[in-house]
Amino acid sequence: MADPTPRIVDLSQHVGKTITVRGWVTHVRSSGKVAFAVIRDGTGIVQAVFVKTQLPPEVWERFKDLTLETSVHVTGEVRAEPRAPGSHELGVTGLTIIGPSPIDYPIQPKEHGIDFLLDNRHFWLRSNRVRAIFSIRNEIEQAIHDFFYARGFLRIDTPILTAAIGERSGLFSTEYFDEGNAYLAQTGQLYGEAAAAAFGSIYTFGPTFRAEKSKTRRHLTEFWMIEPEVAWNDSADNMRLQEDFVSYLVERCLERRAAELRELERDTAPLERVKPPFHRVNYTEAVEILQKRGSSITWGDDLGAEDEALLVSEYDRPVFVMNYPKEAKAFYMKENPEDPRTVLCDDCLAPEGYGEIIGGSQREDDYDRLLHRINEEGLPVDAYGWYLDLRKYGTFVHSGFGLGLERTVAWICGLPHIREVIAFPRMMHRLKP
RNA sequence: UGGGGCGUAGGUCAACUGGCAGACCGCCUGACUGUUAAUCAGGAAGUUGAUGGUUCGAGUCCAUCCGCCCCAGCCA
Repeated sequence: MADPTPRIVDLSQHVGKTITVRGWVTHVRSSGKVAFAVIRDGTGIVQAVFVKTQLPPEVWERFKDLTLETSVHVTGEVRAEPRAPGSHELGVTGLTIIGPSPIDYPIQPKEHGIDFLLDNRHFWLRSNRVRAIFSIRNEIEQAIHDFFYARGFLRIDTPILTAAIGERSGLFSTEYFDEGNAYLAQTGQLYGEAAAAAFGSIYTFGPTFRAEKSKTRRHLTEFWMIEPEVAWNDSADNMRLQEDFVSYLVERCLERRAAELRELERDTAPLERVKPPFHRVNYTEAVEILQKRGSSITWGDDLGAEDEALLVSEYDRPVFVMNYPKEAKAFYMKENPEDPRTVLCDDCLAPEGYGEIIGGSQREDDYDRLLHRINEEGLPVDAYGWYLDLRKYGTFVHSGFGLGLERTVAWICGLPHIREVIAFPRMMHRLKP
């Protein structure tokens, strides 16, 4: 016997053989002298069949100790069985209880409220639905690495502990020896720019932190962001990279995670339309469109959630909103030579109301203009000395963007809230488990 | 941080203008040789989020506090 303990997903290769499955009990049903236990091992489920007349009495007796989530080794003959969940079953000949599970295991195959499920997230992870979500998240993460690797990008890991630098909004801080406060990174971008000057094309993939008191379906205080930065790319090149990138991630899930998308009851028709080119609309045009459709937005305002949904509903695939007013965006974005009130940037809005999944821009590469913008924003110039130096010693046109991993996964999975696509979500009111 | 909503058994929820604390699921006991969220019979299970008030009487009305959900803002 080459593999006496195969994974459940591989059982079709072991039909007729006696093997041992190692896993957890997800369901028990008894019918007098025949009893059924469904076993999960993380790769699939299999039904174990206990027949009283064909078992030693002590094995039969042990069946009634199988509570929900008991961990077991079950030995038996593999049979193809269309009636069984998982389409295979095990004619049990042996049972070893590895870890008993008290009867008060909290999660039932029934409906629960979100607060209860999040309190029990360490158990909730064991459900089918969660497994499907994380298979898709994993596919997307792998696709991200494959996409950039194939294009010769270097992955670099930027610091999580930083001096105050980056975005304006809320920072988590902690004491840092004699250096005063350290802050959890909100972005790796500025470091990515330094790396782009060294390596050409780079991307970062790491956790980022925002101490904003936002309580919406689209915000976490800790989330994962992918930030490419490319030397010699202007804003137009940047958007072409974004649409190729996003389209590739969607395509990979459609190709390789169809079963999981089905498990989540995701309508894949809108995903199949996600192909380059994405629609492009200038901020100024967007404001005019929105005003015609009844929005109260005026030039200079950022787009609200309602405005985004209204705008995206016009199109059948993601939309780039380009060149926002300077005041609405970060200091490092390059002024638009065609309209100096605006900067060369883009937000990529996902369809179906999922909103902004990418924010990107061409960076200001002129030393004096960048210094002027830092002062205008009232930022501490000395903290940005090294960043300014990138413009002083061999400045270069460059662009990049940040893709929010959880927003992207939630969109592709078709889930209403991003808290479901990260294993242990961190939100304003949740630090445990 | 604003606006709205909610808090009752382990879970999901009922309980009319204030009048005996309920159902289903789960759990326990028993029956059943092919169950699919098995079925059938029986049983245990409650400081109604907390404190105070009004009342003959409060899950229900009032005040304060605590917790959560949704929407908005900020953003990815």
